[in-house]
Amino acid sequence: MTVAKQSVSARPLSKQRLRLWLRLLRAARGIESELRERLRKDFAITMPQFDVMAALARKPDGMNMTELSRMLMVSNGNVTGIIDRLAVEKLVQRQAPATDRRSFIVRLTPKGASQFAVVAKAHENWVDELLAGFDAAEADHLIEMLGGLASSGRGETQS
Amino acid sequence: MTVAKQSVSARPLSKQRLRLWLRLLRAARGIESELRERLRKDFAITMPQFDVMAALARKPDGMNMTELSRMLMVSNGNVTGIIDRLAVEKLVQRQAPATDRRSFIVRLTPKGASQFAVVAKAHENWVDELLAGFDAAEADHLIEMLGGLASSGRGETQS
DNA sequence: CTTAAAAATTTTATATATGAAGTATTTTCC
DNA sequence: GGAAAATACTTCATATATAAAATTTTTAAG
Repeated sequence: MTVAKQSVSARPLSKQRLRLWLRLLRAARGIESELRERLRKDFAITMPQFDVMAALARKPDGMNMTELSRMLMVSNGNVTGIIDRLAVEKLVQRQAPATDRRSFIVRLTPKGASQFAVVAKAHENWVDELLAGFDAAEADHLIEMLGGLASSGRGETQS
Repeated sequence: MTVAKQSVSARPLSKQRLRLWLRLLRAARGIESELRERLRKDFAITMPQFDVMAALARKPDGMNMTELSRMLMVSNGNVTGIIDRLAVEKLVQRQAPATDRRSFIVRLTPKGASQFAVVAKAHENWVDELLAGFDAAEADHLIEMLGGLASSGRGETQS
């Protein structure tokens, strides 16, 4: 019947963390939905498609489906559909590596690369606008605080 | 042709904000996917369904579909499907208010309310665990920093 | 009161998303 | 070298999601 260590305002720590989680989720969803809407209206592209192109833009030599799904933290089957649709638009292409007939190397087409460059620039400007409330110091601070959370399992250290 | 004000390390501010956005998104998605998996495994419920029940738990008198969709920041049609599935499980019920035959009042059933209480407790513990890296001061700090972002348009000030 | 506009939902088409099952190909191991 | 395990993908069933169209009911205007 001993009361666990909880001094002063210690009791509601779990409530406070819950509030933090709700804030984090709300912030991310708000920004995400704004970005998604702009991508759709201005470039007729979805955010998952943009995310895939962004991942591929970092790897000129391409990646296979598994690497893509791990980097984007989405399921294997999900990537199949997104790549399928990007391939129809000739923005990405699948290439068979002679060594392993199970996998594909996916990469941006020239059309995909040049189109991505344009969209990425607009995207960066939008983010800059939506996060205008943060100066360099605050951004650094937040980035560091959020750093520990990201990888809840295997972590892709990208840059 | 004058160069805009950008001293010292000012140039990459937009890049820094982009990094912040990627961190924020990655953190939110990581936690979200962990919570979603636990909700599914332990309680056979989806996160959108949990979110709807959480919203309804705050309003014993119920809400109509439009209020729900605004509070959850999701589309109108989306809520229809989630409520449909919760109704099949007898966790929520639609009630016709005599005054306006266009709308419904949705509320938790007794079964839904008691089940939600159990799930919500587990959910709070999970969040407490996943955000264990933040003490009270850091949580407060982060909550405040994120506060300005949330509402990118109309804002629901809930609590 | 009747038509037009507004409001609340649902329906539809399309795109994600997940987990699980299925298929094809490589690797491992004896 | 041949069966068993591991890999790499795709397919399937189900549940979100959104935007746009359609439906029903209320409200507003004249």
